[in-house]
Amino acid sequence: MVKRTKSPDMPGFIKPQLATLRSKAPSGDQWLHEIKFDGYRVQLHINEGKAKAFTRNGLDWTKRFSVIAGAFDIPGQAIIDGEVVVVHEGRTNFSELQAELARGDQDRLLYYAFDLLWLDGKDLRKRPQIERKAMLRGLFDDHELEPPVLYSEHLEGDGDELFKHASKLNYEGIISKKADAPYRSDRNEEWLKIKAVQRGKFPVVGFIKDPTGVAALYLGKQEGKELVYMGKVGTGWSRTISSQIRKQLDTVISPKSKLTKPVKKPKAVWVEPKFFADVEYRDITSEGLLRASSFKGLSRK
DNA sequence: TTCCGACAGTGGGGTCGCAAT
DNA sequence: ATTGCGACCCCACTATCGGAA
Repeated sequence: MVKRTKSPDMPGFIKPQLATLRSKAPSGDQWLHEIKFDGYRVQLHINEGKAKAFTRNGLDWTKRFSVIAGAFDIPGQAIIDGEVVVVHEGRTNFSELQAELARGDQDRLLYYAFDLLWLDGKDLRKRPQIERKAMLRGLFDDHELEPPVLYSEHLEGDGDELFKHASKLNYEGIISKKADAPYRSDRNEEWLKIKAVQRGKFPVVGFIKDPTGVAALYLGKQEGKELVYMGKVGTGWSRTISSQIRKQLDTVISPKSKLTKPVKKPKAVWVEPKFFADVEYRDITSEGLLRASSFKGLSRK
């Protein structure tokens, strides 16, 4: 019998490091820049060819990601941090990922590995970022790992230029990481996310009341003669602004929805589309609604 | 004393499963 | 049969509170 020396102290789920949102990429040569992926954060634990997949909050989702886990059929131990994604039209697409999982398929899933926290009995978390990535790359090379698992490349150099380039390619943004920093299980300044946001003005077609004013605004969009539903926005204002919005909208209340194709919304108070909400958002879902929207201002036409 | 960061709470788009209507 | 709710995933943001400065 081959006696395998399993290191007894391989840790369980490690709380993932999170990035802080920044509007501008850092400059200087002490940063590495990676593409920002839009998918599910997944930590893989590999122990003698058996891999487990944990979600951001430490739930075991190995079954859902069995194809990814199965791709790490390698000896020894490793804890890898990365993201499960689906690539659609040249970029990672969250809606497509959800659709894939809803179908119970895994064919289109890819795993971008971007960090290595543990390797063969050794805790790498105190090692510099750049070393951990080098070791991760080494792991990929040594075992000739191939899609659906991929190594997330990084670039050094001017972050801002890279971000502009990424935006042009319609990417979600970039993550900039301090080259000499250790891995920390919290949100900190050593990982920065700079995201490409979209912005637009949408007619307000209704709202949901709450004690301070509005809980959310229903938004539409004029498409030719049609006023189509675009989803809601429910954040971005303070209590004072919330009550100001409410005062404005109370002046244009309408008995029924002005949307061309009405949507059933029991809590909605409908209004004439006289006001426009300036909104930042990240994406439009497959249902045609705004994703990750936030309110920036209200204007009258 | 003032300031700031972590955290809880609220809001969004999704999926799923289950219970109440 | 439909709807609502909670638990997950993704997210943006405000308000609060306690400790650091």
